[in-house]
Amino acid sequence: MALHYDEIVRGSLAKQVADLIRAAILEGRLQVDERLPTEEELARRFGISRPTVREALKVLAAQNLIRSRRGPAGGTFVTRPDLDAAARTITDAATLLVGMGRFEIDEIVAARSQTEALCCRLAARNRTDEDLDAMARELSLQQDETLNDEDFCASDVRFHRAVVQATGNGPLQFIMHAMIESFIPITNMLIYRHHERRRTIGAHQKIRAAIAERDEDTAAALMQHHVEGMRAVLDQALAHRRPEKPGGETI
Amino acid sequence: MALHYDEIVRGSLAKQVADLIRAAILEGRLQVDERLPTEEELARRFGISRPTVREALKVLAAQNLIRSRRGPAGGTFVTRPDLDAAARTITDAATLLVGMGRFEIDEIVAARSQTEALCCRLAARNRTDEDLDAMARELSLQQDETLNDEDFCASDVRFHRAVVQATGNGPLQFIMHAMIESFIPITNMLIYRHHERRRTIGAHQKIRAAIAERDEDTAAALMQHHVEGMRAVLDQALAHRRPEKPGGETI
DNA sequence: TTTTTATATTTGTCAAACCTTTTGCGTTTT
DNA sequence: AAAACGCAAAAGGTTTGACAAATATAAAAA
Repeated sequence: MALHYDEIVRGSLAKQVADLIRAAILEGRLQVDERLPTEEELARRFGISRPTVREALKVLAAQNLIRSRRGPAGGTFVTRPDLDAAARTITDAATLLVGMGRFEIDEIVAARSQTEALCCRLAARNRTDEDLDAMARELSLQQDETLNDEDFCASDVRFHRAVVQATGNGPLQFIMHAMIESFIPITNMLIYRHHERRRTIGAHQKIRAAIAERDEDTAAALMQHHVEGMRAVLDQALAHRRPEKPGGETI
Repeated sequence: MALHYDEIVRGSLAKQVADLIRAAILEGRLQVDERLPTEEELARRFGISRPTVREALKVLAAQNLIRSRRGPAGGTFVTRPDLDAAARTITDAATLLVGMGRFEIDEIVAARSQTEALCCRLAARNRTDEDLDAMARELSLQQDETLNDEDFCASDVRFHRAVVQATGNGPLQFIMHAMIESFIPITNMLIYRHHERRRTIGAHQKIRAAIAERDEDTAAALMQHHVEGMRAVLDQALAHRRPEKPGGETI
């Protein structure tokens, strides 16, 4: 008997259908905002049942490729690729890896210090006044002594994002945002040391000043030093942290 | 009447359940390789039906958080965060954005030239002999005149990946792989100009030599020049390309 | 002891219905 | 005539119950 290896199914029906539709979207055979057939219609055309179609659509929706609305004018539509949504996707992926300890602290610090120094250079070249304002806003926020730790950390992240934003480079922003945000869980470990705030604010101020002066070298060096200064504090924080085993009720 | 805004449901049941389980995984309440209850059991506990549970699980499976197997020892398991899988996820997201023209060519070239130059510096510092061998393998492959365009392009990508690999920095590799791979569709546009091959190979050889000599500055400068050399060719290629409107049968 | 066969378990798929939300139209009211 | 109201149709969201397929484990046969 002749074996038809082509017919060997690759994964479940839902996965196959999802792959088909995804390919259609990626190759442009389905235009942005175009409406797909109804779920019932898709089920008919693919020769599968509606629940299976829905599983496939859920997969694509999870990848931000489609969105669904109810109602007569509803249906399933191809989603325009959204920068924020994509950034969130890769941030989640990176956060997961970081959270599960797939990276060493040293690696993370090195990657951040190098890439953020690079961003400082580009920011010094391409910054606008709006970018400087955005940094200044976070700085004034951080100087508020009554700010709780969580908000301070959030503002810290926004400051670093503002520097990246000032590069004016979309692809770089895309990648750096994931880099910065995925390391929040790590940096959260050190915001509880109060005296670090002053040092952080001081570093931020100097960095902003250098970017304002369009002084690439200084800005890059400051950022590198600032980020690498985290390393020692992080090591210390890690040493003190108990490897807690949460025993709360699970699913 | 007191309004309970908290009770406003956020999305479908399937989404809520997916979010719950995702949170449980991310917070470590579900350990890696731990087995979730059966779909039937989950349906019972959440008070929803099995197809709905399955939709939720499909979403998580699409995010590489869980995997499922049939059979007595089967079930749904928490997946260990996989570097490759995560890299593929963010590569797909980036490729989508690039393919849909959300970034300018100039931005892409600038981002690549800057970040890859940075990688060259780190590669010059941290490379191993194995890294050099990996680059050499691709170089000898590229020198084969009979190599078709597709394979040449693939080898080109692998060379750049090898440089990133040589940095020895996991987070950086993670991010740069997405950067490099998502621009394949773009670089594909220029591999059809045959005389570019020699220039590309020459640049690659010099970059590898500089990394071998641990000469940071030269390696970085070479890479920057190499990548920026793409810009002119890309502009030309873009001008020649017709904005095709594929009218093939769709779903 | 090895191979085969049963069997139980769990995911994968299906079918048919009902529920919920949204839209659009027609009617009523102002 | 315009605005408000209500109803019906359309589409995704959910449920129920069943069957199919895969697969590990145990039992049976060679």
